[in-house]
Amino acid sequence: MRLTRYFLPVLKETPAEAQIVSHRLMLRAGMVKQASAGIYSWLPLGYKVLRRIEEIVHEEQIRAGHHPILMPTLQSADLWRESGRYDAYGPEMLRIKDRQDRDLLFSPTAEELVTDIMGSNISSYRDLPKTLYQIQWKFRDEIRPRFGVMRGREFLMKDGYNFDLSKETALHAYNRHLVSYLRTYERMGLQAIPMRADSGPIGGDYTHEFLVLAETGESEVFYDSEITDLSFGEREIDYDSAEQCQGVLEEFTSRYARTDETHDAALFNQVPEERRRTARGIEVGQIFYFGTMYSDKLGATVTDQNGDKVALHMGSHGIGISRLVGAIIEASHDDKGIIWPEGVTPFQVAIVNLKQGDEACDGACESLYQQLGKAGLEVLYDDRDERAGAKFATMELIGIPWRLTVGPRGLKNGVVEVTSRRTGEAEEMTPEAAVARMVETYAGI
RNA sequence: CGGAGUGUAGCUCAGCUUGGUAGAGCACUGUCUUCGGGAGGCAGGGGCCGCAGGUUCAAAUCCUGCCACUCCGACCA
Repeated sequence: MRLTRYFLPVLKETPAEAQIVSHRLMLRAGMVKQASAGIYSWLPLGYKVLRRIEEIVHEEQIRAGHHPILMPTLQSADLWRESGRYDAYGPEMLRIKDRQDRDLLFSPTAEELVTDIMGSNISSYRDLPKTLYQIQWKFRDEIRPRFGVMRGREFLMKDGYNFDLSKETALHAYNRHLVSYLRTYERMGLQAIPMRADSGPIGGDYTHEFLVLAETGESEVFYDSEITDLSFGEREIDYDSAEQCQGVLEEFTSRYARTDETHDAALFNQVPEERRRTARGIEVGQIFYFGTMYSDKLGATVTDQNGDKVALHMGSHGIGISRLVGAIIEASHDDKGIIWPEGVTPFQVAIVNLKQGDEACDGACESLYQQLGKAGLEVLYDDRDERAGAKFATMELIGIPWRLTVGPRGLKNGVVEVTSRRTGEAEEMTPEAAVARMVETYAGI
């Protein structure tokens, strides 16, 4: 993308309404524009990151054997009355009437609808297990939206639902989700720690929240520092293997890690003192097993091996997609701007032409732009007639991980500069070597 | 919902106390110089001063009501 043709409304000054760094940077980098309290328009750069995160989540869900679907944002109140949540949910649920005076609601989550879909379409234990998920906009009329996309009223969430014959297999689904989430977050360059959580209005006994440590996190967290040494890494896992999933769950949840909701001081004090940590965290996902709570109420059953009708065992699992954009920035920025992890960056490489209009510089940039594009990389080419400082500042603000700097001085020696956004280190090499370096850097991401 | 604030140019803000026909910096347009880390000069464009009432010869400024947004608290992916 040539910057002169792109829509990138960056701001030099910090908008007054933004309190936390991710919100400020998202506004300054022209990623979002607030439409009203807790509701945002996603501009090209922000939308690109959002889609990239979505893509990773889809890939990892499908890898784990889950099936993507798309349910409506507006749902009839009827199913919610059956489950009892139409009254239980409170004013956080946005209720709407259509022209026939029928009660509708803007879905804050979708247990009812997905249970209805599954329950009315399967009848035998042979149809199980199944896991459906969607990535869809949700609305929760928060009392106080804040922190930009981190606590919006409208937000994009991946919500998944597993349907199993027994508690035992449903717990395998629970574990499988935990494993798949670990992998998902790592691909985004995040360390998200599973912590024992409170089940809240969805209910159920088994639940973990995934938290990214960050100073601006809304939850206070307590953990054994050993947990931060764990990483899922490149390991191969068979998602169908109950043993393997269980093993990973045990590895990642055996050390103390809880939010303030479930914190147990006595238990925490059994952790050796030098490993006890208190910090703040951003919740970026949560998994639940809640048994037959919804299937009982909505009559979602199958016939088992013995010919008996049994209610489906269920769990639900969420990843806050739009929140992740903010969380990643909270976890990865400096005083100049955002530093995108390579896995989610909107553009993989920036080209800065130091002397726009100079034949040699323009030609070299053009050639780099073409070659990188052919290699499948997304490039943002700063072809503005601007001063070098302004170009560097823009690319640093919007966080492109790698910058190729092309100027007359370097070209005289046949080299361009390759600069890492993260370390600031620059290396001179030929344009050909720079292309090869970028291709190599992104291979496998 | 309780408490505290703020609405003036695209952005950051001054002006309001003590009413007199709207300001700065950045951004934008034209032009000249400059050009390897957010340059400078000259010339320009841009405002129902959140909305509606009221007081007054006169309201951004005073009064009343409303709306929007932000912050602190309870709530949440």
